[in-house]
Amino acid sequence: MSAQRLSRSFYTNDVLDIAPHLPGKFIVMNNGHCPEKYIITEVEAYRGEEDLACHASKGRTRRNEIMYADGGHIYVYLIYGMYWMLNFVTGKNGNPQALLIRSVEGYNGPGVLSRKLGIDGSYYGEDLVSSDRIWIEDSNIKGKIVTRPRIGVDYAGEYWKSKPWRFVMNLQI
DNA sequence: AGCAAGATCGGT
DNA sequence: CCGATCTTGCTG
Repeated sequence: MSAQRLSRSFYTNDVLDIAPHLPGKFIVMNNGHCPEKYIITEVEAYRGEEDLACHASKGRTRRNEIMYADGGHIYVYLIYGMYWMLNFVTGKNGNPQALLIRSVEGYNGPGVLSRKLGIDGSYYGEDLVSSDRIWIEDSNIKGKIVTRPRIGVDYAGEYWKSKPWRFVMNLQI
């Protein structure tokens, strides 16, 4: 049985239902030769306009427009003028949610992993369901998921800052 | 048009 | 702790 690319129905669920299932799966980068697979180990959920840590908290803008699309699209943005943040849009059309991919095995930190994988602004809006250069595959990797507060969201206030919406997998190898 | 802040990171 | 580096969104 071969590896299975995740389909639309996986991504259109609520971000908090998907988040614990994404660590352990593969990000597949197809460079045109031999596709490279990276195990996702840490993600962070951003959920709707009410979530003051979410980029959609101030409504639709040019930057966050893709968050309002159906789940399965990619949302990337540049932070501090240097680092591309890779996010997977989740939920149904009109419901702005996304999962920040915080680390993959071997590369800790969202800025570092994007640089290593070659993620940049050209991936904005890319569809993980149909793209020929990036997609997600299921795996049999097992691990224990622990939740923690999100990082770097002090600006959102104590209530949203304290939500345990960071999901970390400790790989059992 | 100008400005402050930012879902970060690596070096002191 | 601090600087790098530039886009974004808010103010006027």
